[in-house]
Amino acid sequence: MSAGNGPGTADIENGTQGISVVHVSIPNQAIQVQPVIQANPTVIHSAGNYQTIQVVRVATVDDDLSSDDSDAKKRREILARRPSYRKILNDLSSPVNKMEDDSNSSQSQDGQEYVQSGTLQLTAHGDATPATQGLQTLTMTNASPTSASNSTGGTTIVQYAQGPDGQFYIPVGGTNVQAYQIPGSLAQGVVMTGVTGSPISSPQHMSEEGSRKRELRLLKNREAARECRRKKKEYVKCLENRVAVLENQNKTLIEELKALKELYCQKDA
DNA sequence: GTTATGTTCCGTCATACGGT
DNA sequence: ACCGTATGACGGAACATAAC
Repeated sequence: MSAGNGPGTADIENGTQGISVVHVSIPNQAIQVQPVIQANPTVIHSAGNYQTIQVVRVATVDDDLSSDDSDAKKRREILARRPSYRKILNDLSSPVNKMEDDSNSSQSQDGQEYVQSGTLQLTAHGDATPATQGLQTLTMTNASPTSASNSTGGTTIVQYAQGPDGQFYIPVGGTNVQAYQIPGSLAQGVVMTGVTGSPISSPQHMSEEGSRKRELRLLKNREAARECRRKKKEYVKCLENRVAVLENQNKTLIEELKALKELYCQKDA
């Protein structure tokens, strides 16, 4: 079974114990990446099959091992002010800074396409069953096994069920099911209710709510970190490609200049 | 085979940033 | 102002390689 919705598609497989597996795929889209001048000194080198980037921090007079805490804080403050990749890409995609050569296309020189992250839109599939029945599973590929989520070999599985009221229900423990209202995307504006839909108010439930929220936050942050690293890798690759292109251009221009000089000298003589 | 060292990947935390 | 997202920093685990 498969269903398309907007830019992505979703496939649902029947799993065991009434659990369905939803495979969500997002189409590759062009992403423009353009060179920037790094604010921090960067060393790029190759080690075997790996390309490594090391950000080198230059020691300053202020550096003092005896005041680790304040220094760490200072360092963090300085480093935190580095522009984000998103900001860099936004700035660079403006017409003024648009570069003309091919290295900016959606395909890098090694033929790899960039994948732009987008908003996942989930649609309700099948019949609208009560929350306590028909658990479904959202499978996130490229995920690694963690304690926070039910994962198997590069796949994170989030079990949920959608009730007729549009709320997503995530099972707690064995039989208990709590409701998350997830408007638009997977987990924005989490509203928790009990199985009956009545608000949770007891201290125990409050702590459960807290830990549940934390789990959700960690899960999302985990995914965000993964995505961020992927983007960073692509960004670095793009910079390396750009370096190669510019080096070639430089070489060509030097040779051209040389030839013109020789021509000029011959004419002069 | 064991130990030391280096590299990569991942999860988590803190916080800047951007949207509403 | 508040909230969600993106990202740098940090520490740990796993693996690779070199030196002994």
